[in-house]
Amino acid sequence: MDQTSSDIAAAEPAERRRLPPEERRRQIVEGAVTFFADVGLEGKTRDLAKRLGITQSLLFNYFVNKAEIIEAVYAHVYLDRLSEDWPRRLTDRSVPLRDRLLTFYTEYSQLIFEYEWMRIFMFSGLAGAELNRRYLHHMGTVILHPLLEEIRAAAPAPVDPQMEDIWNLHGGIVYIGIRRHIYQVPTPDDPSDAIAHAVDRFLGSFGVV
Amino acid sequence: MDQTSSDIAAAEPAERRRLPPEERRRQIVEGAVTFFADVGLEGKTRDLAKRLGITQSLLFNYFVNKAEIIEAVYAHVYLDRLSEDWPRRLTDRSVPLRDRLLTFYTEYSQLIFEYEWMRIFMFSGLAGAELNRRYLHHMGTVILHPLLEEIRAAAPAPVDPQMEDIWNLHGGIVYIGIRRHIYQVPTPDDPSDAIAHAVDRFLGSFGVV
DNA sequence: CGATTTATAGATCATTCGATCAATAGGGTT
DNA sequence: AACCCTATTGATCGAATGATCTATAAATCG
Repeated sequence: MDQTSSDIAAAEPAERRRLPPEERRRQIVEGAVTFFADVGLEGKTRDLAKRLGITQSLLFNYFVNKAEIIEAVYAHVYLDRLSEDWPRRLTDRSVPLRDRLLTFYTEYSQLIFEYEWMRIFMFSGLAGAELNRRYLHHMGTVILHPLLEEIRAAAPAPVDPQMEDIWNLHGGIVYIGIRRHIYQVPTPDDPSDAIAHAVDRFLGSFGVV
Repeated sequence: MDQTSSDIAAAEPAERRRLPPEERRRQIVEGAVTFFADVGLEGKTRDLAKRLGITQSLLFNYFVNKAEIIEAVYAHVYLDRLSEDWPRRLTDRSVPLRDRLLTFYTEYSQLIFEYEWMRIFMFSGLAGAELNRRYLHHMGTVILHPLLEEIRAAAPAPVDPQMEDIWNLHGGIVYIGIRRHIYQVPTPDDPSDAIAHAVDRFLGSFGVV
């Protein structure tokens, strides 16, 4: 048996703080994002609650079950992360192709090099989530395919890049984030140089200056 | 959330067959490899047993606990998968560099494009296993760094490739396997062409024919 | 064939997990 | 201050999980 109420020095007095439901919900979702990014989607609701400093039962006052918490995590992580006007900016031929590519991957890398995004994307992918297929399909049709056409338009006659070549460029860059956040091995603090070199090699091999 | 389709091969009268311990253990390990590759390292021992057509208790007659089963899975998946003489073959300058690279990635891709290997590597990486860091460190020092020196030796003066460039080549190729086995999106049935193109672009950009 | 060995199954235990529900208390209103 | 609403807690339930232990039966040997 524990000793009861003998001391005030109990680490956490567990002060009960009453928050507006809106704010509490937001706090839970944000906490859940980093929690599930850390431990995986099979993380336990009790551990999540402890990390948030609330009781486990309170979670089910805001979400009917654990699956709904994870849905909220997905929504928070994925929603509005792909800028709507990337297709336009990538095909704006008043800007040099190299510049378009560099600005795209500079901005996009801020997304994929984010700890929470990368890990939750990988966890959900391994879980077989349809989400990932939809995301990659969107990526292919809305961003990478237009990019392919831009490169074809800029490349001299003989060479003819394919989608798989674009995926190769893309994968080489994404892999930096995988090494950093999944395997947790050292990577350059600032991947800008690596990205620029990859883009330049890619364009150069297709004869695009 | 839960993966369904745990077993389709049910309807077995569960005939009790007595196997030599050696053989039973091997059967369990091989079954555990595909099982954990499918559902992740948090897969339940009862589901594993059901897939194997044995009782759950029998598992603990061969392994003291679940962690030891996963250890055996790691050993089975990782052991002796990196050929010992790759460093030698990659630095054998009597063979054109392009040929060395192509044969290496052709053979290496048979490893990383294997369903079980790729998924268990990703699961264990997400779980923070030291294994993955050791593997990648080994990859870097024993294979990719020598490769960097070969390219430096073959490249004309001004260009000077860095390790991060080699990782970029490597990641672009590995990413095919990630798309196929983790995200489960369509990839070329035979990645040889994509690999050859990636290698040729890479070498070409460093002025190596 | 009968006896012995031991691989295997079945029952079960102690925790842990997601989820429920009644009791409690924070904080705004009057 | 007294009151009310409801956000929050604490206790608890039933199912699931890793692991243990004993009974059973398949193969081997004399």
